[in-house]
Amino acid sequence: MAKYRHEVLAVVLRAADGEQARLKVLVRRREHEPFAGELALPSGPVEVDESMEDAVTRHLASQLGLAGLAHREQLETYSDPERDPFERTIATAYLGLVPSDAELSLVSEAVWVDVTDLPEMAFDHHLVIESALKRLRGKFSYTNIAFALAPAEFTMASLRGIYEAALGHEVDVTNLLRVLQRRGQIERVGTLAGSGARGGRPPSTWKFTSNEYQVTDPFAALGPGRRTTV
Amino acid sequence: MAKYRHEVLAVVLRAADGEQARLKVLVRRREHEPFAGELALPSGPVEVDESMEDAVTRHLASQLGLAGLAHREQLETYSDPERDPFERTIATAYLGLVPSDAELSLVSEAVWVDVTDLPEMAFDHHLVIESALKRLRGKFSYTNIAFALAPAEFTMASLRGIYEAALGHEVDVTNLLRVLQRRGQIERVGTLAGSGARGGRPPSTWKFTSNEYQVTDPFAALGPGRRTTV
DNA sequence: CCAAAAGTGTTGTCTTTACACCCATGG
DNA sequence: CCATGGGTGTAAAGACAACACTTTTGG
Repeated sequence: MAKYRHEVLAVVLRAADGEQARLKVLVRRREHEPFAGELALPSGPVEVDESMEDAVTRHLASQLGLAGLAHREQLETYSDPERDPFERTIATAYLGLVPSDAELSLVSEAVWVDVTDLPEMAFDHHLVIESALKRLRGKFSYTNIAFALAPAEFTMASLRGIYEAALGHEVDVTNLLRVLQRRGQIERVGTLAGSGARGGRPPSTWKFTSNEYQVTDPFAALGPGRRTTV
Repeated sequence: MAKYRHEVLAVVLRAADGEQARLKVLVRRREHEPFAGELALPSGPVEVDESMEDAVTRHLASQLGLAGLAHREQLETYSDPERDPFERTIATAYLGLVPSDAELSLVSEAVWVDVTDLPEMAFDHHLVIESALKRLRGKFSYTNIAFALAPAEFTMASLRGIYEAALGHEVDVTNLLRVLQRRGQIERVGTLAGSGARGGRPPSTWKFTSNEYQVTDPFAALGPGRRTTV
């Protein structure tokens, strides 16, 4: 039938906390040619009787021992005939997000790489990651997608770190709080976290009101008025 | 190698002018099983040595005699194993836009169908069209994509019709003009069009400042301030 | 008491909608 | 001169960024 392979590619992201939160992407070192020994995104073929979504889940589990993405969505499909020098391969990329408090038991080949300092990568995987980051950045602005990177409960300071890591620029905590409150994305949890290392007022903890992906700020320009309830 | 087909699907849209502009999608009647005799989106296989973009262009030209899309972009890739009852097929959908003043010489099998009143369609093509419309609606709000549906020169009234057809709701001409002017999307052409059938002041004509797809109103929430030029 | 961090109040700017009003033309 | 549509002016509402100010902790 077809004379080429169709595979899925996964761009799995995670926010590693620390002084300044960093966004990490999950890659593994290739064992076989082409590009043996180089870093590449997890990938694998789609079987005749499975959807691409099932294939992504299956390959992530079998290759890296990863289960339980908080969010998964399809990205572009890459079809340049030259993208795989070994055999013609069409690849559909997926974005996967892992909460920062998830307990993972990955195989030893798995490597988390900082997205701000990507190494050389096999195939066009560099492009794929860039594209995934661009998509993620957009969604941070008008959806509640941060729930899929944030832990179940968090302080505004740590959430700020996640936003900064994902967006790639500074974010004002004050305004972040108010934007998310206005959109109904977050709510206060009663408890207080401990004070920081150098003292200071203890922060309250927050959680996302929903763990379902939602567009909370749909594009409105030229929209039918929101004032006059139709 | 693979045990299934990979094809491209095209959702080609056009604004048919008239009293009220209508958005039309290009379909054709299938000759072969499955779904012989039913309406379906133009589609076809991807060859080993061509990209999917080339395949879309090729199939549109050979099947329907269509050339010269003003805009083309990739949509989702559909991989449900059950979506083609005959043989397993993965399909990548593309959105194509045709300006309303384009001269077309389509083959007789081609049919333009109003998107607000879609007939029964083969496979999951109904879903594909819905998804394409959703994407188009979003882009009308924050990009200059209307240039690809509008004629080279137009009056604000006729552009309003295109916006209403694409967005599916009423649009205030006054505000449309100002939004597009502020974003630098349109500019006035000197000439005046003739008055309408029942008299009235003759409208001036306008054109898009660019015929390249551009994001003119990127999402800004939580963005790095636009005031302080970094 | 002071530094540090959290959280609140306030202000100014920009975008968008709604709608009143003026302008130019055909009949 | 009046109906018909084109076009401009303007006000009100909302969203956002910036930043000063208050609160609560550790040392």
